[in-house]
Amino acid sequence: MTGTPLSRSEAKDLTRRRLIRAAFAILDEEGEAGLTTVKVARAAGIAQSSFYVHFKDRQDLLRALGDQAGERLRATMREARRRAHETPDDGERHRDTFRIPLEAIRRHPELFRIGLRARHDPSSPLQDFAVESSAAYRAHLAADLAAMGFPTGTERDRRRLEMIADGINALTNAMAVGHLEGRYPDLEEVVDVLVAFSKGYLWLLRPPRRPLSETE
Amino acid sequence: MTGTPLSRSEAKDLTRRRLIRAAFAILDEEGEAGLTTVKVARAAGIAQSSFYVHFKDRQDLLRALGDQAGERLRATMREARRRAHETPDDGERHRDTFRIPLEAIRRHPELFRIGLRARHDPSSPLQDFAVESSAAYRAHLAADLAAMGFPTGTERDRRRLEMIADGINALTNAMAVGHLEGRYPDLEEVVDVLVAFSKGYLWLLRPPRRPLSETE
DNA sequence: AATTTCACCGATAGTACTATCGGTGAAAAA
DNA sequence: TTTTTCACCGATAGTACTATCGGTGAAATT
Repeated sequence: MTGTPLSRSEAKDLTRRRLIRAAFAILDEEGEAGLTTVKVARAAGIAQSSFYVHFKDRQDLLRALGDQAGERLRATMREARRRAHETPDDGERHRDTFRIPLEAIRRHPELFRIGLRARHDPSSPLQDFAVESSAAYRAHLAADLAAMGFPTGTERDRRRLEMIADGINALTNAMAVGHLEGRYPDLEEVVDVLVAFSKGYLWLLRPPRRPLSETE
Repeated sequence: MTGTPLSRSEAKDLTRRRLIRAAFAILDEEGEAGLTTVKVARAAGIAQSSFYVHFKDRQDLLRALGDQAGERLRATMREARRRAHETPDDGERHRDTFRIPLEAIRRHPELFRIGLRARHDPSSPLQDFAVESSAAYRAHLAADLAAMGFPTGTERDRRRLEMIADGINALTNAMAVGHLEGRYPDLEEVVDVLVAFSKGYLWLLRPPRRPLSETE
């Protein structure tokens, strides 16, 4: 029943991980307002004052949460790139573009919800992290689109690309929220809709009607 | 310099409106966590204890804020319907579908930001209001799409319609955020992108290729 | 075996906020 | 004019949380 006897540092590390896990759960269920040292410590099974053995203060915990969330996010993006590279370049790869982020969100819904919330909350110490993450994701998508042949010559071109990337991100998030709330149970239906929307911006890619002969 | 001498009830009403205005500003700038009776009262120029002359408790203030936000939202939707009805049914009407909500958001950015934030915050007393509002808007868009000829026969058809409506809403919100953050200064460029995305789902509308002669 | 380290504990000082209470003066009612 | 009403005030009790402190025992070190 009782496992291996743990060394002191192992036990401390375990407690720290329990605290972080508890903090994520509370943040997800009750929001920023519910995240107190009292609740986190109790959920992790230690005294409130012992919280300070592991974190300098409340802010320090938030920083650790941001770090961990960032690490998972980066791992997810690496994984997505890897899988996209493996998929054959037919219709299925295009669907994968949407399916992979959705599956990543489903794997860590609490991280997704926390990020979504922090993104627009000026009182959240995680806001900077969320804003940077979404900007990074936007840039990542915009680069992919540029690689597909979207024009990036003018400032206006680049802005439009960023808007499209922003839109794809927003669409994906909205569908993910609907899926997590149970409104869209079937992920393949979700991917169908995202593919439908994508036909719109892909239309911008089609060969220019004017073969660059006019004066301007 | 000093205006008309106010009657007692007029003065009280003015103070109440000052409190609500201050509450919206604080909510927008500092988030839910910053909204305390101390700050609201000070911003409105009265003593903290006098807050309770106007509101039963903190919760009561939030309720009042939700009521007022709901009223403005409904007014905006009525206005949008009216204007859409007036616009000639050419390409411009289609652009108006996107332009009108964007302009409404620009008119009350603080309400928009507060709603966006509350939508995913379980600790926010405004969450219910935000969730209901977005569901109402989704239904409103879905009805418009059905009127345009999208199929609604099967459960799956209706779910797809809701997903598209959800997507349009998410796109509009994301573009509005970018505009308010200064990334997309030109609203016409924003409308261009929304129109591009819309070509995608409108493609689903096109006449069925099979004229219903086959066995199935 | 003797000593040191340290993760955890209970107690508590300090801080910020909510909500109530009795008092006050000017507006409103009599 | 006299009386009543009430929006606002300062003071304060009560609550919830943050962060610190000295103490304890078992693990780790010597």
